[in-house]
Amino acid sequence: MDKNPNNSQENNEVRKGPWTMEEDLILINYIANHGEGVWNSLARSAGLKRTGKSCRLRWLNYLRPDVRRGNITAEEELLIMELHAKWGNRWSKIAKHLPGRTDNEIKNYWRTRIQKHLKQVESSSTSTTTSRQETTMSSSDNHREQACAAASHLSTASASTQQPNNNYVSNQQQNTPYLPSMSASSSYPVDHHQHAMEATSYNIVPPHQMHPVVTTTDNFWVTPDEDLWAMQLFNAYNN
DNA sequence: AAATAGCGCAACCGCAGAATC
DNA sequence: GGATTCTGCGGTTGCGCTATT
Repeated sequence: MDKNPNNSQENNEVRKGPWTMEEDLILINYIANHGEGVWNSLARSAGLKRTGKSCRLRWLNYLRPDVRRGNITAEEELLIMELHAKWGNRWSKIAKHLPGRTDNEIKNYWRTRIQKHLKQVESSSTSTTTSRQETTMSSSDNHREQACAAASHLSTASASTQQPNNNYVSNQQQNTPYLPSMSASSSYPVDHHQHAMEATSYNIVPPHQMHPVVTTTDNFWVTPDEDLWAMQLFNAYNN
């Protein structure tokens, strides 16, 4: 529900759906120059036909330079499960304990990976679980129990067969600070896809760690489009 | 080679609480 | 003190991709 009349007013020309490269650049540039906050007016001032909410979400979950990409590590995984056992679905609270990870990312990770494993564990353990155990265990104990079970399940799985879906973000496996990937996971029109998949990484570093590395074969931009995009972003951060 | 099932992710939605007018 | 606006959160959806049939 957006009771905000401004929003409904904006809705006449508000854009939805995937963000374009141009929109990203505008947002990044604007925030680089003016800082973040007051998202509705930011969206207007920057000339973006997006709601403030949309801008905020895009920035926080994707464009922010300190967002960490790449696979959730085993340590992070355990931490997530531990914190979830403690707090439940308080994703933003959990995310605060995982630097660079967003609540959205953790939430997605939980739903797509951990929950799946929990179900597997649950179904395999229901046959052995006694009703007495079920009745005496508190819900948080139960959470914890499940989390531990899933943790061991996951760690063995990841050691052997678990192949996180790298199809989208092969360039994000290094846990380096990053900028939006041009891979298919990004929102941009996807005829970039093939070469984006081949370009394993660009390694642009946010302002607070400004040591751009574009030296190895892993760190080149394959197409002029990508090159331009990355350089523009880089310039935006430098401003 | 085509169809489709399943998966992961980005983005949207609705809501509630905080901040501001 | 009430109305309005903004912000942040959690749940959900839709799209693009790979794997499988």
